[in-house]
Amino acid sequence: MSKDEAIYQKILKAIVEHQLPPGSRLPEDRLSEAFGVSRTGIRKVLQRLALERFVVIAKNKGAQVNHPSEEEALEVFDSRILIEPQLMKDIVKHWNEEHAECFREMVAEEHLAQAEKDLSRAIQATARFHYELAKVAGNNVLAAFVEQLCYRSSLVISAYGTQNSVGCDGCGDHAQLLELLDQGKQAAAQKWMQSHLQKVKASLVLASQHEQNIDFQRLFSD
Amino acid sequence: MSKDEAIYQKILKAIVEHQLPPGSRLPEDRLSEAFGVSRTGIRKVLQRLALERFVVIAKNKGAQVNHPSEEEALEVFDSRILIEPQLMKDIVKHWNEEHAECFREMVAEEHLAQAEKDLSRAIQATARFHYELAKVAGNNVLAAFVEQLCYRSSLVISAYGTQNSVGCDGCGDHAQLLELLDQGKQAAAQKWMQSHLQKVKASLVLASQHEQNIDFQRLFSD
DNA sequence: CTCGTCAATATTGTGTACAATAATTGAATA
DNA sequence: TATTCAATTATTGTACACAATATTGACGAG
Repeated sequence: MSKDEAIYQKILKAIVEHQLPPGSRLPEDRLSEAFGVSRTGIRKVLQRLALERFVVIAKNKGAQVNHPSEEEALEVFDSRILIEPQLMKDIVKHWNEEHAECFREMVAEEHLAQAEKDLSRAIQATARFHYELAKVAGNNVLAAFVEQLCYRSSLVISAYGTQNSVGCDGCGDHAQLLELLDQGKQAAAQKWMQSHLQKVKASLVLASQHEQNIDFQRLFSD
Repeated sequence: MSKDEAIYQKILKAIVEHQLPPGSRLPEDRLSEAFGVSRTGIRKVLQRLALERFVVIAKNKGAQVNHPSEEEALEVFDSRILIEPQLMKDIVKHWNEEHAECFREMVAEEHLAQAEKDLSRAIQATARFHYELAKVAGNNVLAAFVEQLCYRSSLVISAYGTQNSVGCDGCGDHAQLLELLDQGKQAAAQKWMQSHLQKVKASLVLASQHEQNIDFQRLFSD
């Protein structure tokens, strides 16, 4: 793996695992000394993260972790609801013993991280289950998009999720899906996925005030 | 529009309009003098284009216009076939007089460009019809992805398309879809879109030899 | 005491220089 | 004559320096 790629992975990991909450500033020189490279290398990574919507870069003001709007939050999940269930047809077609075992391990890892209350690992494991599943369908273009959507979902949950958004319905449930896949029940799997994503979407709390422009007038008017 | 953005648009336009065929090299210093900025600015743009798969950057070998693999070519269209028909539901919901007029103008522009045999304009107009339509559905996240897929489709057609891939079935046909939308026939519109994209996909010729290793032996053997 | 202006500081934007790497060409040798 | 090796050239990778801009704090006038 190239050096840039390694830095990219580390920063992305910190964002999706909620180590860097939405709104966090990412000053170039601070990062450059942290990673031991010049600002040039950091800028490249930040620009990539910006294109993928994980950070926003304002001219002459630098990068900060994106705080997705309510609109964007819903759109990310709507996108997943539109795409991921559709993939089930091809997933069932390609499904085999090897997959079954591999994904059961992933679910176990989810459980473990949950049990140990290791939020970071739990978030990663949950997202990973979804995008690895997407890869099974065999369309790399779509899989890459779904992977991005899964990471963005983690960011959305960081901004709008409740404490149980991460695992609550997600955890035990993924095992249910594997059952359906083992039995080749395509329609049921499709339906399950749709309902699963809708539940997570519904768990978002969108009443939170936007930090970009808080109404201080109203906030301190008592 | 920022200067980078302008440069990005110009290069992307040149790629999707087949002015820069797949495989073309894009040396940084040549571009930097062409646009009157330093290599720094060009590099930023090239990296963006690389992330979006319009160019590929090989370490110490620079950027060149992507020559999509056959696999990727099919996946791009399969992705569109999966997504675009699904958007029809929301498109019909939001459809109004204003849209109808706007899109009819676009179709007219398509016809015009076709009639004048202006390949560049025709390609742009055809792609634009699709991604503007996607925007009507109201999900910006998906719309951005569809827009990217449309541009990538232009690149695929540049690599594998026949002469009539661009307009042939695409041209007159788009007007048919508008008819269906005006009448609010969601199911028919959905079906039409699916069939339309499948036809374009089917028009690709995937036997083409890859330019990366041309057989000069055979090429000059007469 | 308050408001506005101005300077100081911190941060990013951009260009350039040098190092590193890959492709090409030409020469030397078998 | 073919093949390998070395040198040249072209191109990108990285770091750094300086310019541009935004933010913050201080100072002075009203």
